[in-house]
Amino acid sequence: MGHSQADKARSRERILSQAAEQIRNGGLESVSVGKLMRSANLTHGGFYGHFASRSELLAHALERAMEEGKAAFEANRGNGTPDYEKTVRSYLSRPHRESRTTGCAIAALAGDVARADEPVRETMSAHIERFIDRIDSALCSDDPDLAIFAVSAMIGALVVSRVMADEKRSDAVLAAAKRQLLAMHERE
Amino acid sequence: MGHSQADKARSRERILSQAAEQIRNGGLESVSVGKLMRSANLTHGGFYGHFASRSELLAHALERAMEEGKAAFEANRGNGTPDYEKTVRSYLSRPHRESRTTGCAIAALAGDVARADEPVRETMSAHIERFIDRIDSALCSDDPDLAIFAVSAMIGALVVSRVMADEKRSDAVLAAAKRQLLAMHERE
DNA sequence: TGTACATCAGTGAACGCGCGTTCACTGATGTAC
DNA sequence: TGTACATCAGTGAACGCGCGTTCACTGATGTAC
Repeated sequence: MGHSQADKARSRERILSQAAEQIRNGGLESVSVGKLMRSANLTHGGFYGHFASRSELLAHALERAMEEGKAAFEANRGNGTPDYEKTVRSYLSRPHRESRTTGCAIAALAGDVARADEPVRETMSAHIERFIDRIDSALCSDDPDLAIFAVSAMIGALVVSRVMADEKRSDAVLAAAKRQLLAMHERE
Repeated sequence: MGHSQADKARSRERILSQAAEQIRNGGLESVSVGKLMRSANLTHGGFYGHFASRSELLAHALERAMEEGKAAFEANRGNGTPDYEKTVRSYLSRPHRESRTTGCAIAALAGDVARADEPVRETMSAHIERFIDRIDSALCSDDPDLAIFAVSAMIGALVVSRVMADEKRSDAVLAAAKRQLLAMHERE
């Protein structure tokens, strides 16, 4: 095993990216220090060399998870400017519904965060605002409500589609939201 | 303390309604047998006279929480027929945002349920479908997508508004969704 | 460049705690006569 | 209606377990000379 400073940075990175995945998969409370360290090929005792407490780790993991979601969003822009239609289509796609672990952290964790204390809610709020801003500039509309509404509806439709036990109905939720949100854009 | 059969029914009722509240407040995993029984003025040992296991209790509590949400919804109809405008306004109201513990269980728990196994997802799916059906008949539209979309957007907006740390922005989310969903109805 | 030593990343035993579940028990309830 | 007894709702001690956190230790790293 390595003990260099570079190794420590790599270890921290492994712990953090595992945690970011795990919270999206099982919720904020699903991460345990022991299991997390094992999944990063370390023993539990070393955890406190990287983070002061489990709760500090969770804050960093949430931030990380949301950064990754943002990165996925940014892959959906044609040369610099965000593209509304592309974003809606990919956000409300079946692959995104299926990839809870690597997809948008807002959709995966909004329910958990709504119950958390203010600092945690602020972290996610900032990311939601950023999402809204991007949609707003993609929409090129005078009405700022449209972006707020589109973001809320996308998140809601994705969450609902992940609950639906019947795959056809789950598809119908994604399709209905996609159609309405694209129509909304065309009406502008 | 009472030990009659009527007392037992009352105890079960107390346990269940406490559990239904607690899961909406803290998520499915937040309920512990010991704390739950204490909040129902009983000791932990008696729990297993009412439910076979914690997980069986959770299934019943989820069902109960959703029934209560449905009851709140049904208070919003003018003499028999559901009223779209009234429903949207009360679903996306500040009081509803503030009352996570007694409000719509779909919004409170969709994120948790999305991670649960199929039987649990089926329970919530059925309630979502019922919600969609009611909105559909309230809308009097030929397009079934509208009800699916309206329900997804209402749930999404409520969840997002509960995350937003800044109250004005949280209000803005509710207001934007309200305005768009009511405009959608008028266009019909 | 080579040696001596301080640093510190990671290990694994140990801690106190709350969890879900079991079980022997208590005493009020409700029934059979 | 009154008594004797079986039932069973609720109690609380005990169980094994995994949790977050601490700490004495190990041995590779990196630095001072």
